[in-house]
Amino acid sequence: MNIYDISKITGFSTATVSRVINGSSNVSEKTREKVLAVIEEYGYTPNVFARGLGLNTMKTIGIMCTDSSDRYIAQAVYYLEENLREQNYDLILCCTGHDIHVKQKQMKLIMSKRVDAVILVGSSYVEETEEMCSYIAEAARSVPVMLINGILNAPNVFCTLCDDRSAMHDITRYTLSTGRSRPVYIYNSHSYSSKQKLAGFRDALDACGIAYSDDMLLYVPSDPSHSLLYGAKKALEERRPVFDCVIASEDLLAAGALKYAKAQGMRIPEDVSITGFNDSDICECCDPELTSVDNKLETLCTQCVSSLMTLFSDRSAVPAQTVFTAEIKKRDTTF
Amino acid sequence: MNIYDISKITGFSTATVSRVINGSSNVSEKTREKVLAVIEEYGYTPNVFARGLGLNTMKTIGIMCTDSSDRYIAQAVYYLEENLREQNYDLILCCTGHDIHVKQKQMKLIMSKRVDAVILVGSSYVEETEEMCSYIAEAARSVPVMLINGILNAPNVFCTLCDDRSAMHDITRYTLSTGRSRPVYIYNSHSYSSKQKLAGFRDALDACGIAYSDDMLLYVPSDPSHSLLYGAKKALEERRPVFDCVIASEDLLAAGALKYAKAQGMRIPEDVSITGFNDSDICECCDPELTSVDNKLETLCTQCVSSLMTLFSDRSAVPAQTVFTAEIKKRDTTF
DNA sequence: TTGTATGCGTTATCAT
DNA sequence: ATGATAACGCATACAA
Repeated sequence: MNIYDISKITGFSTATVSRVINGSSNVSEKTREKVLAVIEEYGYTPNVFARGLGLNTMKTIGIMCTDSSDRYIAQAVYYLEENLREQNYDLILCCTGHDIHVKQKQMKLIMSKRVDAVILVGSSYVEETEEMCSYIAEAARSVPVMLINGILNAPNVFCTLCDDRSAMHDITRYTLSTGRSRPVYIYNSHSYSSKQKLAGFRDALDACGIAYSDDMLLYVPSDPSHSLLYGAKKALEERRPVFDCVIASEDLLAAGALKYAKAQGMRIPEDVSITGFNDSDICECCDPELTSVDNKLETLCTQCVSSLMTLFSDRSAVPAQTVFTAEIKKRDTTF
Repeated sequence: MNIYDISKITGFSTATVSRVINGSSNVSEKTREKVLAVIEEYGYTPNVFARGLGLNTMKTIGIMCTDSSDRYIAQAVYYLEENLREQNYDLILCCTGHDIHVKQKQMKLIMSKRVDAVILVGSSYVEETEEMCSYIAEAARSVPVMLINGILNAPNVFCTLCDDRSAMHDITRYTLSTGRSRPVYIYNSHSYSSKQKLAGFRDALDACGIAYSDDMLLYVPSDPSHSLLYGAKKALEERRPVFDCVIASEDLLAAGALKYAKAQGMRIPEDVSITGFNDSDICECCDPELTSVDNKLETLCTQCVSSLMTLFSDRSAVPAQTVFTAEIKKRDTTF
């Protein structure tokens, strides 16, 4: 069943049928009804390939992320899907992991699908050097590239993010303000966002007049054979740092620290306070419940799609960067 | 840049260029190299629409789920993406929620994209009546439909699942075998899988000679304004049932029950044992860590894609149902 | 081994 | 308001 069939059955030309399908105004009401009735009756659906071929678009957005099963990313994908579908866009999903070569390859692949735009979720697409990001800038020459949670300066690349640096500054400072002086900062990534957070941590130290020392930093290498939570716990067990508060760059790490602290017989938050980041549902599972940072992911995603739609309709009005402010969610691991 | 350009530049016909692109054997090595070199040099990529138009396929699979941010589903999507991409298939993601009308509408939409198959993630696509599932059977007339974690009897629908009923039977029976006699079964869904689990719970009761009573059941209505964990806790606070063990149909519910039990001053597992379901990373966050059921999601997804590939290449050899067995993961909320 | 010609199903342009 | 027809870019049957 194609447009020719409908044309034959209704007695109108394919042009008219096409006009009806696409809601063109230059069709008489009578004709429209007749054609619509036949389309309905025969359950005809336009062939998207043929349409795509002519229009060179298929109303599809490519979403790239490192790992869609990650809590934060899964949430982002969900919000993006919701917003895009509302605008009648489909999304094709592509998980790349952290390897730059895979990222490049997948970007090429996704571009070859003639997507109308690419959304990069997570700051791990902001690499060490500008050159490593050149494949993104390259893609941006064909279609808009939206970056969620990172900054990349290139034409046609638009960033929507939360100010992680000041968020981490705020929560660290808040913790230190409750009489703490020996922080441990625990983290597991070197992405753009992670660096921002670390910078925020150091900002807070400076602001509170506490001398920074490398000993304060605890890096948790990722290991596919066990969870991040376990990794954090293990790292603490091995290093056994002295601390009266733990600032984590991610909730699961904080949960691991909490587990360690409790095993050591420390009282929380009396002996040690602990903070997470992302305000995921992990926070509620912990005992005591975890203080964390809500980095407004839903807002980010909604804004990102909204910017994209603006971009499609009206090239002018979209800022290269849109930055939101996070919010501290106080629970029971801090005073 | 299209195939005609490459044809002109190389001096070969479009047919030959096409043959090179598609790896046809009937091309001389010399020609192949020459064409490949030009393709590389000019960065030519075949137009997928034109290709799709001719072949009527775009190597794309539609994935439907109720909510891709749900931990279990997000995990499934990740595994599916991984396996599909390995086979050079793209996936377009579509979240439907639980409303049957939305499901139908989205299915229509996804079918209109001419996907090569549809994968339904989660048993919420198995509705009360057969008639409500007719839109799925209808879709299956055009392309294979794979169902993960549910059973639907229809031509061209293939189910891959875990035996939730006996899994729930096993873990309940295990709990009861440690001297418990007053269980509370806590659940939050009426999906196919949920019903199976409930049946398994009752099987275990029968097997242990414990009389079933409706009081044992605690339903937690879903409420977007708060988490499932909180919902479970609240439901227990309101009903205040007497129990010495809690069997939950999902980890978050168990986490809520745990929170409630601890707040009541109950010792775990001495006074009350608690079990979850899904073996998510929530289990490790809890204190004490949650005993749960590993329902082999990765295996399910891998098998599902593998079946699909078999289906594409060789219609014969795929069973309508493929059932795996779950595994109890003992942790610290049970003896 | 290579080339020619045609179909795939739309949309858009230009007539009428 | 409607119709005829040319793109769109590829794969492939058939010819050479």
